[in-house]
Amino acid sequence: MSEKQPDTRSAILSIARDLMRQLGYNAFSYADIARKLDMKNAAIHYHYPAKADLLADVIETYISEYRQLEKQLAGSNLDSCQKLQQFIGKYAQLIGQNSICIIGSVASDYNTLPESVKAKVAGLISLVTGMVEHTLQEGREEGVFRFRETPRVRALLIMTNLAAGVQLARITGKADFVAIEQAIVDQLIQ
Amino acid sequence: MSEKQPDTRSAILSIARDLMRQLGYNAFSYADIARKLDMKNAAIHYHYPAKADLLADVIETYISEYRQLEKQLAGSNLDSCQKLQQFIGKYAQLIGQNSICIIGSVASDYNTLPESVKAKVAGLISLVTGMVEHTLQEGREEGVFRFRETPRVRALLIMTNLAAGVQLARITGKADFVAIEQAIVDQLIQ
DNA sequence: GTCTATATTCCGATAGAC
DNA sequence: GTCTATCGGAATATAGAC
Repeated sequence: MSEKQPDTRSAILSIARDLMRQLGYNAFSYADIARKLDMKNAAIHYHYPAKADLLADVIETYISEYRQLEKQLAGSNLDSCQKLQQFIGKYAQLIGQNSICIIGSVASDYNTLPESVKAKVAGLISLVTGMVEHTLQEGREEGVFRFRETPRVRALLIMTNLAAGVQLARITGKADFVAIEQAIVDQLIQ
Repeated sequence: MSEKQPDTRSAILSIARDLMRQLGYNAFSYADIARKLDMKNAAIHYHYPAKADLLADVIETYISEYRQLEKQLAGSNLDSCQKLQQFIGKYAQLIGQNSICIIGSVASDYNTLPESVKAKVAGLISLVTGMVEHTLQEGREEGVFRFRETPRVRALLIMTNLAAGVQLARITGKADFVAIEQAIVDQLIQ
């Protein structure tokens, strides 16, 4: 909670989060992090002994943040459509950062992730899917959303639109992602 | 064209295609390929001097195959819905192979790909998107498909459902992908 | 408690043998 | 034309200095 600069461990974690979304688990190294913090790569190992430990903390942090977002949205007086748009907005932010979402990153690299973190990854995906599913169900009950699938399947459709949408956007451009965003909401409120 | 076994270069290419979809560009090595062919990793370099050359051939081969599929479907008497289902079926095959699709693989790793192949990747994505777009447009004109978006945007929605669908399926299970498949077609023929 | 010097393994790639 | 011996460097990780 220092005001001057975050402690080393949080600084490492923050950079690792960015690198996970920009490059993926296998493509970044401790040296990349060390360079940005002007320290030796071996020094990272004091804070995170193995790369698997660092990945575990990245995933756990995302889980915490999504739980927090869930609470925040539940305590707000936003309607379901606004809640969904908050969620979509988090994806839109990624476009300008040359990043994909954490879920798409770990899902693509899943076969190469340390066994010790695979369960956490599954937990993150389950959490986020549940959030979207719940918002869809709520919106349907409120009468603001209309859709024919189960809330869970519709949640999967939307999450895959967003996850692969940001992946493609790095190649084909931002306009494609904006069109996807728009279509997701339009389909629901038709 | 040998009947006994494919030549070394094609064998390398075939394994590289699988590894690209199972592990991604950064996570497989020449040693992985050499091991499966019982040769030294350095021998791969005779056939593909640099890893970028191997990736380029993988992408070009996919482009050729998709062009061929395009011709084959155009020359068939399948209706648009059957054509789309052929396309979706190619994704469904991946599920049992612990693989994601080539587009999702290269899109996720895009920032780390050799500059020399990025344009080819963009070409592949443009080709496949165009195929789906064309099938959707045709189906709408035939009256078998109904949708409100432009064919291009609808193609993006479907491609992102499929690409991220296979990514998630490795973690959450095949049932989720089957539900996505079903929903894609159901939405179009409603 | 924090970081540096160093070890070890593996990577992609080259030069040269056959 | 095809493959092997080998290199230079980068990766993760350990042991020990401060």
